[in-house]
Amino acid sequence: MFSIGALSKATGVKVPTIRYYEQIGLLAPGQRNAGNQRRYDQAGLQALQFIKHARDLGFALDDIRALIALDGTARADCAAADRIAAAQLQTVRDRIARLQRLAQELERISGLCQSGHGPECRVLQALGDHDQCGGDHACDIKGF
Amino acid sequence: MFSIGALSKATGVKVPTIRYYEQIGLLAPGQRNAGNQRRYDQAGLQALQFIKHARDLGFALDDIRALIALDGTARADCAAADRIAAAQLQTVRDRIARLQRLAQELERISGLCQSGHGPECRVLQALGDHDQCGGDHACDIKGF
DNA sequence: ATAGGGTCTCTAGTGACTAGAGGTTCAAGA
DNA sequence: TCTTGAACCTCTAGTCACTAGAGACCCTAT
Repeated sequence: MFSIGALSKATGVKVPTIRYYEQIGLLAPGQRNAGNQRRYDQAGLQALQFIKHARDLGFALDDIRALIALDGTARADCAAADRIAAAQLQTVRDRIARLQRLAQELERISGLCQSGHGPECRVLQALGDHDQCGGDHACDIKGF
Repeated sequence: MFSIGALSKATGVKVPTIRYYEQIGLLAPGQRNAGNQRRYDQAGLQALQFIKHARDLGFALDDIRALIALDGTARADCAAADRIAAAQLQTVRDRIARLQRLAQELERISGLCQSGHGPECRVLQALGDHDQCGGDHACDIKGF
């Protein structure tokens, strides 16, 4: 049996985060000792490791909730799990593409400082004027 | 003179977002008409375009605040602007690298469904077990 | 004059935590 | 056995960058 601190060390998930996961119903509330402190067993450890790994892979907590629900069902739902993973892969690929366009544009802007010595800052000018750049970098901020 | 709605259309920044920028002091509060509605001139339009473009490039609002402050100063601070831009470029590059590792791992996991037909879902297994993957994908969620 | 759309302020909600207050419990050393 | 200090408890509020909604006011066209 682990305390919450031991579980935290074992998984790399911070103590308040573990409590938060329990609070939102992602991690099942387990046993308590006589003094009302949380005590975890091997199953609790594995559950948290699953969540941690999925979070590291960028899955949203709602996705993880869905994956956990699937885990208890028949193997037919492996396809469902795969769909969630595939959707996450697509999201990550889209983000990479968007960030690559951003990096290009930032490289261009950042280069202007060395080359320009006029009275005005070209970096600031470039930032202010969207027309100066290729114009096709992402304008949807949420996608980060 | 534009109304807030016209400014919104011209820049692609939503109306509540414009008010939010004003509220947090990012966009200077401009004039009002007799009925207390906001009215913007060319300078207001340019200021918002600057913010929008910088946001699209992934700059945090605090960075943008710093850039705006620089805009009013001597040209010597072009170097400061460039430092902010360069830092942002580095951030974007780091994110790309991290996301590429994630995509690799997700590709591996997603492939397991086709190949495995055992009684248990290998996708879920792979998600639960960090040891199964290369082990070096990012474990810092914040970097997204 | 009225209808509708746009605008105003204000509060609260989002996701995924993180920080702090103020109190309780546990484990190790004297 | 006592004490000390670390770890634990609950609860509230803060983070970032918005977004949504309520309820009221204003502006323009018919």
